Amino acid sequence: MFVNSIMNAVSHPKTITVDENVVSCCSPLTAIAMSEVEAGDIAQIFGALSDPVRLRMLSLVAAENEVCSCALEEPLGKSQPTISHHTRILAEAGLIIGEKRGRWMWWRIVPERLEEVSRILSS
Amino acid sequence: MFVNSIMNAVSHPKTITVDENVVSCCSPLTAIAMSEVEAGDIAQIFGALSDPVRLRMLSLVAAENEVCSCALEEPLGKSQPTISHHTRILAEAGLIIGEKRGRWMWWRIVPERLEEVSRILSS
DNA sequence: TTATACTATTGACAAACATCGATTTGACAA
DNA sequence: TTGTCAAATCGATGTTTGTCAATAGTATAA
Repeated sequence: MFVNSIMNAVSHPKTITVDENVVSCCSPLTAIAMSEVEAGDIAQIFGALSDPVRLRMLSLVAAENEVCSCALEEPLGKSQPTISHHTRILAEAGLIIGEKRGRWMWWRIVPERLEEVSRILSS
Repeated sequence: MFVNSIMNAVSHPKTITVDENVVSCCSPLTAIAMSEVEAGDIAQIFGALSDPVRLRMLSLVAAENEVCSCALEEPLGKSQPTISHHTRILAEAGLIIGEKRGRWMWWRIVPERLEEVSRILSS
């Protein structure tokens, strides 16, 4: 550690190179340097999780087995178009899945997807 | 399940109420309905993870023990102010921690924080 | 002290995003 | 068919965000 800091003070830190030829989503962060495409894919998922309304929405859906879109407007305090917008983003990230029954849209959590995302952060 | 869908077709789905008096960060998603403040806190962390450049940055730091700010510009292909901007956001989210030694700024992963975030998604 | 080198901050700008009112689509009910 | 209701889409708007050039700050070297 101290040796390290001495070395750092002497020679200029080396640049790290990155292999762009890496496939697949969701390998652990620390495994290898992340490719640009993989980073983009994962960023989209975290982007879906980066809004307070969507997090509470996810929490509400997770608390029940299924939740109707119409049951989300009041607790979240948002308009119907806004709810529709957020459910869409969560669904596109694969975090929830929807099923239309009659006039109502029912949403469920996709647990495997949550686990998959969770594993990205756990080395 | 089928009974459920019948019920859904008959009576209008009930609204879910939320307890706002919940403290602390990072309890699992499914535990209880998430408060607005908690959602805001967690959203900030996921927001830090929602950018491809920051994810690759995190990956680069995680791959080494310590990485100098100056060693990030080239592999990420971003300007020095942009690198500084992103390291700041990751640091404010508690995901990395920096130490200035001489003229150089050295960054390390905060593994406990990553685990903490990981646990939010794993029921 | 003066010069040099790495990092942080500022200011500006374009792109992305959250939000809502208005409208359209799709499904049941009369 | 016509009316009604829930969800999706559209259009507009204000805000947030990623980016960089220019500048300021700070630590070493001469």
